[in-house]
Amino acid sequence: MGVTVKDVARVAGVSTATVSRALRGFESVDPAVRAHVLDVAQRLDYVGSPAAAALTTGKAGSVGLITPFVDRLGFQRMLAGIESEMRGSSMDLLLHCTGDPSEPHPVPPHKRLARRVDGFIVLSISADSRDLEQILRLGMPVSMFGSRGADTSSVRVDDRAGASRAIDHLVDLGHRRLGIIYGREAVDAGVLEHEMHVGVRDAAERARLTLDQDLIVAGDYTTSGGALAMEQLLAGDDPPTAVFAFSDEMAYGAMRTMREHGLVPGRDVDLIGYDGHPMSDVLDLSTIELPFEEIGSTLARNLLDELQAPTGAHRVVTLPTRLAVRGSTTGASAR
Amino acid sequence: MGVTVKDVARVAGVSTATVSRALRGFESVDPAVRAHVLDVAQRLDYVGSPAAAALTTGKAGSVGLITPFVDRLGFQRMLAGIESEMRGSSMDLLLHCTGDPSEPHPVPPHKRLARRVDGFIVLSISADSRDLEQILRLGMPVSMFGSRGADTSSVRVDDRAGASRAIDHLVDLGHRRLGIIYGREAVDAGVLEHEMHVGVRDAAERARLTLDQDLIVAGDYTTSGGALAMEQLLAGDDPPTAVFAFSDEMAYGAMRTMREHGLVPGRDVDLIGYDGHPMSDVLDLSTIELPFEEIGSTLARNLLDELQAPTGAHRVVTLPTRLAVRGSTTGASAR
DNA sequence: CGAGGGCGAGTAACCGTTTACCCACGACCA
DNA sequence: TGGTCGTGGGTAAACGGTTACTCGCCCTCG
Repeated sequence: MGVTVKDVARVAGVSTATVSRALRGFESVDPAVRAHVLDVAQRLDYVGSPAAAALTTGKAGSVGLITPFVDRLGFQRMLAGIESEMRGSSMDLLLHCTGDPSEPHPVPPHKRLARRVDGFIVLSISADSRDLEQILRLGMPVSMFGSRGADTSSVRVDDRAGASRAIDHLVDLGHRRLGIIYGREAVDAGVLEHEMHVGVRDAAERARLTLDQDLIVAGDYTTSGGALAMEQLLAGDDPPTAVFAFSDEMAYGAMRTMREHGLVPGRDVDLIGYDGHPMSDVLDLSTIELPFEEIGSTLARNLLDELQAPTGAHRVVTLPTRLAVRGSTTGASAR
Repeated sequence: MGVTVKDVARVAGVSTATVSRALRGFESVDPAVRAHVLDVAQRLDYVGSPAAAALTTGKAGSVGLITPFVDRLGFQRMLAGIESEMRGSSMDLLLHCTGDPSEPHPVPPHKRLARRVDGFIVLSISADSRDLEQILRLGMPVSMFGSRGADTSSVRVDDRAGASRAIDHLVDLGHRRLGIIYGREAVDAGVLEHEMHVGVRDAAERARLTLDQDLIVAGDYTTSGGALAMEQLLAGDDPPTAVFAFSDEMAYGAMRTMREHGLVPGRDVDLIGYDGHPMSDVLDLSTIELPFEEIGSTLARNLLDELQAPTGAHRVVTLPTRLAVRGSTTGASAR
């Protein structure tokens, strides 16, 4: 149903081999012939069949993006970064969401997906995930977010420093009684979250501060979880004067709880989040900003580079965070 | 580098034709033989080559998602809906972002993309876009968000009713002086936005209300645009007592401006948005909720159905909106 | 008991590109 | 002037499945 190399070859009066060579810009083709072929191809509105090309070359011409979630705020920003980087290349992007790892598929989807792509970008799957093992076992180039060591190229954020930064900020404002809303129980937590706990502890130690274990609660990375966590923090006898939430979304939930209690962030309780979503500016929430777009573009770049010129080397890039001070941390509530 | 039908055929002691038939579940294969072939395929860890299959059948086995933006809040929710619907099918999802239509690509990307997919899901591209024309001209199944008439299957939201609903709500609260923050100048606007203007006008007429043209300003669908728009509204001699923003994101920006002016939504000025993002709950913003996930899943379902059993029919689905009343519309500011 | 029919399975052509291999031709050197 | 080398370009064999066509066999019906 389409025009093929054969058609172009016939019209241009050359062989299909020459058409192919001309189209792919080989230097072994006479410039005049190449120009002619290009012209004919253009006139015939020829578009190559990726399937056929993939079949012969073994290169699929696309990369797979694997992510456990699609509805988290950071995702779309990483995706935007990935997208902008991929636009230049001629690669296509295949999206696959692992989602709930409940029902085991008859054929693990990665096997199927692997035949369609040349490499993977993997977004923060917890380190112990079986999914990740399977993907790595495929032996294809992988660019992942969140380091697992050096067994693959990865982009990570200096979460330890970022978390420390948040605590430092609160301490600088005079707070001594801090609440922490973290994401998940350590048992399912990936490396990333662990780093944040370490960063918090380090900063607390430096400030000669002991954290009250009752003020360290889980928020499940959701707004509702954050709301519940804040509820818990406020319910105690001696509530914190400042709270650090491990994600902006949890901080948003915490803000809702505060509002319901008639409390104003920055006046009654200081609150700082982690992620730096655009919304935090609107909500006047102080936060540690993560360079999501840059994470995405770096992930894509690493993979594309490796695909273009395979070296087998594993690049590990660590990107910095930035403290954004807004109205939710004023120190007014520090005793 | 992989195990092919030939290998399976050899090991199973049958021909490749039989392997293919068994794997695809044809009934013309003896059940015992089929079971045996399946077993061998499983044992050899056989995974078919999508490229080869695509080449012979002409079916790519994937659908393309085309969207002009990837960083708008509604996108990820539609994507989540699409994703969940696609998970059941064996189709893969190819993401393509048209982005800024500035630099014309040598080969329009859709031509290339079209050879990789069996159909398209197109997200709200403005109706006059050349991109859309090109996609339709391809003659492939298309499922689009935002109707353009009945020349393709589409899912739309009853934006006219939704916008009316917002105005009705404000009027019910006693407001007579309304501000409107719309998205873009009519010239680039798609059908969707036009519907909203009609809905606003209808509701105003029903309420025997004349809208002050000075209180109708553009916000470019961004928070910063919304902030600027609100600035403009507040700068006038006789500012509105209530404002309807055509998107939640613009409403968020408006809230920021209000905060900077020491104004509280729901007390000093009522504010209602449009979209129903989860964040609006946190911000206590009244809004018209759109069923984004359902939009996404319906888009996907329509396309998948058409691909599975081509009818050529164009389904047009209109989904309803829902008013969510929160603290930002109390009527307190209505004179 | 022979012919016809149906069913299961094999043969091989084909999908559209790519590329290893080979060839023809002109130039250059001896 | 003949041999050699280099270069542009054609031939054809893959790549891995799918499927139209064909065939043999057994069952059944006349």
